[in-house]
Amino acid sequence: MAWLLGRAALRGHQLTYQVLDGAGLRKSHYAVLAALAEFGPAAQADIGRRLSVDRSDMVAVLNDLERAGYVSRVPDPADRRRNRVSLTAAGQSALGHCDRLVTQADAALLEPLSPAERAQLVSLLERIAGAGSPPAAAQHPR
Amino acid sequence: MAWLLGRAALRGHQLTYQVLDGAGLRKSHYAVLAALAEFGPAAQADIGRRLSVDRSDMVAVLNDLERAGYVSRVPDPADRRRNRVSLTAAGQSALGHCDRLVTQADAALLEPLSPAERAQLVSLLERIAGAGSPPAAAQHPR
DNA sequence: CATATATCAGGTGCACTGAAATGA
DNA sequence: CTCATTTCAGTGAACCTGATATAT
Repeated sequence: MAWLLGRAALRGHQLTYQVLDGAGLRKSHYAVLAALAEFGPAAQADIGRRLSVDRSDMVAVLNDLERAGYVSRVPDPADRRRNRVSLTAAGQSALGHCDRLVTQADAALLEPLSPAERAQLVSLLERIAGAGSPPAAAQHPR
Repeated sequence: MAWLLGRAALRGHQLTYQVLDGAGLRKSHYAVLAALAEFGPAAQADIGRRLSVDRSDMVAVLNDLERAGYVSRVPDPADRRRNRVSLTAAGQSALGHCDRLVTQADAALLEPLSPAERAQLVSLLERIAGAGSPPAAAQHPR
């Protein structure tokens, strides 16, 4: 069972990786952009908790996104330990582009399933995936 | 979608990894043992194709299993490029043990789902996972 | 004092690629 | 010569741990 689940996830990863590769991004980059768009600016520890992305990896992901001009990191004056991470205009634009790409990958992955079956699969996966759920923007791209 | 699938797979991986770690094995080791039990001795390229395990990784996995005494590698007299890989008695015993462990992990993963929902999930995953399906032994442990 | 944040350094399992040696 | 099998060397992304400096 876990083997089958892993195989399906690998296929989804490959499809997603391929489309995002053209934009120079990877899954974590996209997830962070989507989380910022949905929940607004946040400290990077909060984003990491929301997405179940490790604090250490968040640093590297935000370094990439900041270098690309997609996010800005500003020290929070109210709590100077925190970085307030915000989506830039370029980041919003990149997110819109990636949403379309990821939608294509998802469509290819779910192609064998009817719409009702896709919804059922999502529902079942959410129940076994535990607390860490994806941002809604990753499921309802604009 | 691919994100959610990856999260669920990660949870399954962690649960399976934990129980197999006590036996000194990992998922690929278990998959190879299960494939040998179900389909009988085979060349390692064939096992790799069956499980969608890379040819290079098969070498390392079989090195481990051979060192543990769970499989034997014998040059195939009919085609001396091939290694005929067979399950030893110790390998069968280890597989039986791991089957019980993996069954526990799967039960923990699928705990939120009813039996009918579990069957539905397997069916949906099989349809999107593509050609590479797991050996039946990994789903119907003895 | 204890706790939380951000960062850095590093390790490990996993999927994959390229090249070499051997044999069909 | 072409193709298949096995093996080795190495890369890259993902997940995770521990330690440190700084601030609450």
